[in-house]
Amino acid sequence: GSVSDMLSRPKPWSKLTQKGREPFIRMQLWLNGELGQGVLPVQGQQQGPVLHSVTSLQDPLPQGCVSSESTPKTSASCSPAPESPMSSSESVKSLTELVQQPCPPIDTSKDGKPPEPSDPPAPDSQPTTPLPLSGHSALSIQELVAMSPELDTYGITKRVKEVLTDNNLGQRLFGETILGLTQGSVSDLLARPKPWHKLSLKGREPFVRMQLWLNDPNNVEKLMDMKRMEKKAYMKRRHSSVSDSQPCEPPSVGTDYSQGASPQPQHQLKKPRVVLAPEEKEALKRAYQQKPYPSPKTIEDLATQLNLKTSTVINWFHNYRSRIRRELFIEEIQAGSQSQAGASDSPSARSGRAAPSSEGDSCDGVEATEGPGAIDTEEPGGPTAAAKSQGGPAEAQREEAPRPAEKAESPLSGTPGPDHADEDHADEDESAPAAARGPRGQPGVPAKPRRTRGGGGRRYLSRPAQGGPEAREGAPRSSALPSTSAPAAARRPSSLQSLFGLPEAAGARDSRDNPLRKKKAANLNSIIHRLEKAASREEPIEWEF
DNA sequence: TTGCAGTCAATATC
DNA sequence: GATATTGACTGCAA
Repeated sequence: GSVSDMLSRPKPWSKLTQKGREPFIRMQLWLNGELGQGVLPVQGQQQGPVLHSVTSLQDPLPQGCVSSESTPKTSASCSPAPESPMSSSESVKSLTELVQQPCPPIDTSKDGKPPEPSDPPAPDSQPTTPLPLSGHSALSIQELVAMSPELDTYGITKRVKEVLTDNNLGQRLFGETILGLTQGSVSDLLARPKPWHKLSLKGREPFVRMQLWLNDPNNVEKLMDMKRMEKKAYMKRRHSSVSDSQPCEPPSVGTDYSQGASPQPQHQLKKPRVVLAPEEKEALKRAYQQKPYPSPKTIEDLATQLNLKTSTVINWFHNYRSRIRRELFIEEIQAGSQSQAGASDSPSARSGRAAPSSEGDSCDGVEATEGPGAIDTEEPGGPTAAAKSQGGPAEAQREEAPRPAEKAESPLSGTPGPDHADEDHADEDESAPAAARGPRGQPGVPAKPRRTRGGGGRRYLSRPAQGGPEAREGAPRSSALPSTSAPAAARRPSSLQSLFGLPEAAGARDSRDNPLRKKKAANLNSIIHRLEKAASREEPIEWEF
């Protein structure tokens, strides 16, 4: 009966008591394959097979915060280190606590017990994550990400770059060992970090990992070790050239698996990489300036004219849009940090707010933040908003700004008038930011270039949306908004602070220090509240803000 | 179906 | 050899 009830009407995580969370943790563990096959002891029972599996989490969970990050692929050891055994209920309980407050453990692992460079390399690593994180470790990192306060992505990457450079550590090594990403991704990430708000849960993961890594006093040392081991392994391989089918080398630090076995078969099937000629790129950029969101027909035409596959053209547009967007984030961040070093906003927050402006156009003048007003006026205001925000020329020019080549072509883009406004969804999508700006237009809450009202929590699949309706309706990811996203962070600022080694959570700082923000946040909250109320009553909404 | 986020991996560049 | 760029792919949400 309880199961049925729980499965059909699960409560949101935030509404659950510690005890109430247990079943969900068990389920998660079960899904992760962490629980044994045995019969689970019913609540209250003291012993049972599960206990062990659960117990084993006791350590990794907290420790994973740091250790799993810093030593993912290394150690050759394989077993999940059966940590201190304890009674089943105890273990479950402690696990719950750990999930709830990951901080203390972190501290432990930080100072006292350095995450054992050789802790469970999780040979059983998940297929989904490149990182050899065992189920629970992965769980913990996800938990951490979910609970993480707003991080200054720009600052983090800056520091990481410094550390790597200073210590002559490569991106590849860092990426593969610490982040579980390839060199290209790392490079991209370090060079063009997105503002926190713009990141999905998954996208935040690398930043949390970086932050944790930065907090680890032995970070460089470990990476150096790794480097040495890699070198050793390489030399070894070189010497023992022939046979040698990869013994248990120091857990193949990255390189191995990429060069490992399975050599040829795929080679023949490999598609040659398409490399667009400069003229082709130019043509595409010109097309982009006229129609950032070309219709299928336009794409088709372009493909024909340029003698490219339509998929290539489509991909190009996708990539170009998103990359341009990111460049703008960076520009804004840099501009912002230069213009006002001591501002109350964190760089990421700033950029987050600025981003939409770049996409949409003038929206920035609005401070995108007049959220309240935008929240409903935009929605219906489709036509005008669309025409305005699509702001073909403005957008194109702004976006192209960083690219001199395009700038020269702006004249071209100056004529998009006729079709850019009506074309396909171009208008929708570009207007969306304006609309979305309402709810997201919160301080530090960038609008997404689509109508994703309250899409904020959409990626938080593994857990019920936090904090009821607001979390979904309001500005989803902004921790600047006390009642919306980052609720956990808000609830446990101090612990998270220590966890992330932050003097103070950027988000918290924002909302605390900036009265304007507070005011706006409060305003928005009240609007959301009223909207919800009205919605539930189905009465006409007719107020002004 | 479309657009996006995130990523990989081939290739270019330093 | 390390890093940067970029076409393509996957998974997700609307």
